[in-house]
Amino acid sequence: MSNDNPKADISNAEFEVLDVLWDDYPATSSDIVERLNQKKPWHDKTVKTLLSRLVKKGVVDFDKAQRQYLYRPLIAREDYTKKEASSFVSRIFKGKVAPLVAGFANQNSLSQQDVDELKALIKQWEQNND
Amino acid sequence: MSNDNPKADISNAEFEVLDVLWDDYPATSSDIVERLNQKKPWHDKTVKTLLSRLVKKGVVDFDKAQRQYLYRPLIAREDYTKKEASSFVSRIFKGKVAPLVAGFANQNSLSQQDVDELKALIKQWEQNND
DNA sequence: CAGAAAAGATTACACATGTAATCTTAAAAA
DNA sequence: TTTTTAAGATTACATGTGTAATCTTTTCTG
Repeated sequence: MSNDNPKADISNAEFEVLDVLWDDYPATSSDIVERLNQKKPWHDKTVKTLLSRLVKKGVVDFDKAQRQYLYRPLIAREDYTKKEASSFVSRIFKGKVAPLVAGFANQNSLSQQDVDELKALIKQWEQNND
Repeated sequence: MSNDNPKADISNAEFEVLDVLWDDYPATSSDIVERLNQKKPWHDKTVKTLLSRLVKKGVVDFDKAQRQYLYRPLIAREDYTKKEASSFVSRIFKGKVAPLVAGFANQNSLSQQDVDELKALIKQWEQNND
């Protein structure tokens, strides 16, 4: 049973760790703890546990450098977030993305920048699908 | 400690139950089991457990009708999905909705209809924010 | 009326998750 | 070299979750 295919289901806390690892890697656990602590006051032991779980799940790996480990993600952020988004939208909005965006609009959570980006995406889409 | 404010954190399985309840309510547990079984082969006892948990969490309530209960949601689907979407997008995309949509586009998961709906949303948004 | 059936309540139980504390071991410091 | 540290490994432990089975109670059914 190799680790070729990440057997994920990354928990929320695990995702936070992965998230800062994606920001810059390879990184030691201390690096990661430090970055996380900009935002959340997580105990160093907690972060280590989460790193180990990510390793066991096959989404993070490491190389030994003396006594520390240098961690790195085995999956790309883009790939992961794309899949999560798809499955979220399937679950909650029966796969349609527009209702999700509608909720944002309705909640005044859309900025001019968001709208500009959406327009650019649409223009691009239309060029590819005329 | 009243049940005024739903103390949610609705699990995935619980959400499935709530989802079919939203489709049509009030509904008995048998109604719900039947509707769920269109899609997933859940044991009737399982569904009852999930209903009880939803009641305990304050997101579903019921009225007694003879020996059965008539369940109904205490929160609106729109409200719930809006909040879930916000928190999902915050967690995964740092709050920006466009990258989520970009992932869909990039994955060829956008239909003409989605695009039409997005365009309508944008037009609407622009009318409100000129 | 007695027994069966069915609704809901209670109990079960393994695995996941958040959140560490303790144990081991190796490297750094004195 | 002995001692202290600090990294990672192992263990812990309460609560949540998926997935029911069993218990209680109340209505039908015969």
